[in-house]
Amino acid sequence: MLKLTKKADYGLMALKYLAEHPETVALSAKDVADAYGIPAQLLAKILQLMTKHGLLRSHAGMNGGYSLARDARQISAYEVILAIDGPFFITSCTKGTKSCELTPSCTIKEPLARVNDTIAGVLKSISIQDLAEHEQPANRAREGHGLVALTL
Amino acid sequence: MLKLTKKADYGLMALKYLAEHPETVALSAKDVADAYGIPAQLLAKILQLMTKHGLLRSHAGMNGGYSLARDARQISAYEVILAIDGPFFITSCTKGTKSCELTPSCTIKEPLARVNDTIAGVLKSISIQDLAEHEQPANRAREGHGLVALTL
DNA sequence: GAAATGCCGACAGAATCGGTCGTATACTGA
DNA sequence: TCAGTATACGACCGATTCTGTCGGCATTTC
Ligand code: FES
Ligand code: FES
Repeated sequence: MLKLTKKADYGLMALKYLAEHPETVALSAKDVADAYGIPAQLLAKILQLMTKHGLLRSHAGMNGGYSLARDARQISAYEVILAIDGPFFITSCTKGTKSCELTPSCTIKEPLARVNDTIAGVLKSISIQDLAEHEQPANRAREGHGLVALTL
Repeated sequence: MLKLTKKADYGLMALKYLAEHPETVALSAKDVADAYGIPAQLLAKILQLMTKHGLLRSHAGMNGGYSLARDARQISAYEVILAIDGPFFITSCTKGTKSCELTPSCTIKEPLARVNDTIAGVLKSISIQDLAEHEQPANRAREGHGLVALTL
């Protein structure tokens, strides 16, 4: 539990790969799939999803493929996960669309919602760029969002 | 994705319920199940799991049931989730027991492991007591673990 | 000894996930 | 224009996981 789906993982890997190859105009789904050894057709669908959510730009035809729609610094892991797996809540009851049948009795939900927000905040603070440069992250403190406050 | 299983939710609810009724010596699984309208047999198994992990004390026989093994303040949400759903990793590849087949190619895992730790830290900082007292959590800062550092 | 309770394993139904296939569509370049 | 390469999209299926149920047994109280 509390783990990324493989699809989200693939999606992040693909974006990271694109971020690492800024010189190329576009990379096809197959290129990326081959690079990591993941199912090409599955990755294709994932890339399409991200395209639909505005994270990627696609281009059909020969020498077509995908490219980042924005700077790698401006795409957060949160957005990727959101695009691929949809909205997520740590509470099992979705609360947004259709609340759980035992919503009135369960008072667990509310405090956990705050945990949920914290996690979302962490994920939002991570950009594709951060993933691409996997050098030693010892003393990085740029942009000030390296610290997440959790006032429970 | 990234959501608690219903079982973990139930488990937290049950512990919270026990924490709210410190006067009673023990509450049966059925008592708690009825209080929240959750399947009694399922909850029973969950309580047993938590007992096995040392979070609860059980007592068979008439007027038996469960009671907290420790003070509500000393039981973290992390422990509960761990006891019920087992160890969790945000990366889809478990990495501990049997690493994913594409471990060498995937460099996503390592940065995400740090996110994983952060989330675990947040969960560890939340006690059953915190859940039980769902008053306005405006100005609580006790014990100094209300702040989680995330140095990505 | 009977009733209430916890303990444990097996199992079935449902939902979700991972992955494949087929087909339609769009673009490129010769 | 036409062939080739690539995305777009929906249907589908097998595997896994999750949720919940059942049955039998052990333990304690009355
Ligand atoms: S389980 Fe649905 S409100 Fe908590
Ligand atoms: S998917 Fe297994 S190592 Fe990243």
